[in-house]
Amino acid sequence: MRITRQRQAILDVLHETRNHPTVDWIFEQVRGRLPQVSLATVYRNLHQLTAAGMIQELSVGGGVCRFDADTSVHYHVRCLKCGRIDDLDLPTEEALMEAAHPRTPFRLLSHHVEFLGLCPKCDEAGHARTERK
Amino acid sequence: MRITRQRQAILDVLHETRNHPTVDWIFEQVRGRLPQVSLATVYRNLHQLTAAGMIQELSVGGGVCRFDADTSVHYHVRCLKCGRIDDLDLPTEEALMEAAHPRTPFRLLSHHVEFLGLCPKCDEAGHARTERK
DNA sequence: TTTGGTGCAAAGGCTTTGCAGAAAG
DNA sequence: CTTTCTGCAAAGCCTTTGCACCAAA
Repeated sequence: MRITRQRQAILDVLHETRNHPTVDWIFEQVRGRLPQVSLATVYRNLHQLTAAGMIQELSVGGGVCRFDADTSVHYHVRCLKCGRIDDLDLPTEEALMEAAHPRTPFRLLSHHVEFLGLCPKCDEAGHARTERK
Repeated sequence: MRITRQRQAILDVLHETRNHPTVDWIFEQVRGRLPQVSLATVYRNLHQLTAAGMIQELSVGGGVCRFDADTSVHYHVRCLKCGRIDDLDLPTEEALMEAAHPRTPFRLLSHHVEFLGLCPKCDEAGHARTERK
C-alpha cells in the first residue's frame, strides 16, 4: 500500500484523538490539512486501512461508522446524548469469553463491551435544565 | 397507542423469532400476513414501540437497525459473515459495571456485550471451502 | 366523529462506485 | 513508466417525512 499524503493525514488524525471519530469528523480534520481532499478518499482509505489491520472499525451502536487507531481489544463508553465515544481502559475480561463459549453454537472469535451513559458535559446540561425549571 | 393490525403483526413477528431481525426482514414477514403494508409503517411502528418500551432497538454493530422483543438487558452473538444475531443467555455481569465506574468520568447507565464469531452454518461453509480447495 | 395510523412517493443522510487525470514507487 | 490513488459526480442503500385517505376507539 502506498503512503500518500491523504493516507498519512488520515492516520495522523486518528492517532491524535481518543474519541473514536465518525467519518465526517475525520474528513473535516483532514480537510484542515489537505483542503482539496475528497470524502470518497477518506472512506476508501478508512476501509483499506481497516482491511490492512492498521486501524479498526468500531462495532458499536449508534448508526454511523467510527474508527479507532488502537487495534487492540478494548472497551468503550458511548454517550447516549451526544454520541461521543471514549476508550475505557478496563482489563479485557477473558472470563466473559470462557463463560459464553458453552452457551452458543457459534464459534466465538472476539467480543466487545460497550457501556452506555452520559458524558460529563451532557450529564451536567441535563441536571441544569431539570434544576432550573 | 392504538392496536392496529399492522402494529400487532409487527409485534407477532418479533415475538416469534430470536434472531433480532433487521427492518427489512421484519417487513418481508409482515408483508406475508398483510400484503399491502408499507415499509414506512414498519419503520414508524418499530420506533414507536421502542419509545413505548415494548421492544428494544439493538445497540449492535453491523450497520442496519435491529430490533428485539425481549426488553431485558442481555447479551448477543453476531456472525461476522452472515450478520445473524442471536441471544446469548449469559448472566448479566454486574461486576463489569462496578469495574468500569471508577475508570470513566461518564455516568454509566447500562452496558451491552456483543460477541463476534461465526454461526454454525457460516463456520461449516468456511471449512468446506478451505478443505476442498 | 375524532384522532391517530396508513400507504405512497418523494426527500434525506451516509456510503460506495465509475471514470479520467494525478502521483507514488 | 506502471500501477495505484485521487477528486468529482453520480448512484445506491437505508431511513425519514409530507400528505391525503382510512380506521380504531
